[in-house]
Amino acid sequence: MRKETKKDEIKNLLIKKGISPSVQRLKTLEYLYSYRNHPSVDMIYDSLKKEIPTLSKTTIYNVLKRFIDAGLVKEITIEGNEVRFDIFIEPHAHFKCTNCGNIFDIPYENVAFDLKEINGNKIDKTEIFFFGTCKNCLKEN
Amino acid sequence: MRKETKKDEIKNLLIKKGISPSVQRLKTLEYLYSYRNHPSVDMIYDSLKKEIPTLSKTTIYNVLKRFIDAGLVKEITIEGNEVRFDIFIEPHAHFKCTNCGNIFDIPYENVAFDLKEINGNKIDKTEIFFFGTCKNCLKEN
DNA sequence: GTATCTGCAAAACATTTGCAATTCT
DNA sequence: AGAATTGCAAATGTTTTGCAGATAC
Repeated sequence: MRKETKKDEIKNLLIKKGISPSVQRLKTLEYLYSYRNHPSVDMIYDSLKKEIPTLSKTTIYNVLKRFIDAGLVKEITIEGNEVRFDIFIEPHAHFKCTNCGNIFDIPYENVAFDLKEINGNKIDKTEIFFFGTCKNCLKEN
Repeated sequence: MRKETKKDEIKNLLIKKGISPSVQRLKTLEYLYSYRNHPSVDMIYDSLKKEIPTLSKTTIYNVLKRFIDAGLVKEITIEGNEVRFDIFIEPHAHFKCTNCGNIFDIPYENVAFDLKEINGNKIDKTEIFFFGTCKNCLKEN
């Protein structure tokens, strides 16, 4: 039995979730897993368009919506009108560098934050966004 | 010397910031101070339109942009495409009730959260959003 | 009377919807 | 064939831009 490749893993993940693994879906999920860059619809579209010239932006919207419904992907809104997408792993915070624009994951352990209730309000979900200058950009000055 | 009314206060605040107090600007700032409801552009527009029938949505956009530049107002993006506006007071977190849709302020003291640095990245600003069921909605069940 | 400010109309984007063509089984 | 999927074109919704007329100092 041969070793399971990353591509196989992703394909099996889709099948396990009951989503048939079309090329568009496979490539979108591969993109999310390999870049881990919290992309916008356009970022995914521009990248995959090179491999799939007939690709439509509508399809990216369709695929992402399907992934969100299946719990594979999470929609995040960090700033303004740009909706971004994130593969679903354990909950984490985000750091956006205002200099280079990159968005980094910050494990929750590092922010010591796990409230279930505040001021009498029941908390289901917490989103934490940090804005500032990232390690790399600090180095360059 | 007569007592300064809330309207005067708001007018003087604008003047102090070097913003001439047009009716549209005064009413917009009054709206933000009296409702404290983190409104969208449309919410402000619909409300002020009643008092100022000639009002244009463009003007609300202009006014808010001016306020943001002057540091009077902060733009927040909680979910999806809805950009919301908040008068600038001391930093605080937000709680959005997924049942009634209301957004509440949560003082930072209550979340014990004031990081200046994380994982080597310099933090300038932190945004915290809680989602869940608010006190009032919990009571009704 | 010159600067600023307002608001209309059009443009620019992002996202959604309806539907016909394509693909998969 | 029948069901699901893709992708085009048009619709919708939000924000921005250009500009002419109104207003303020």
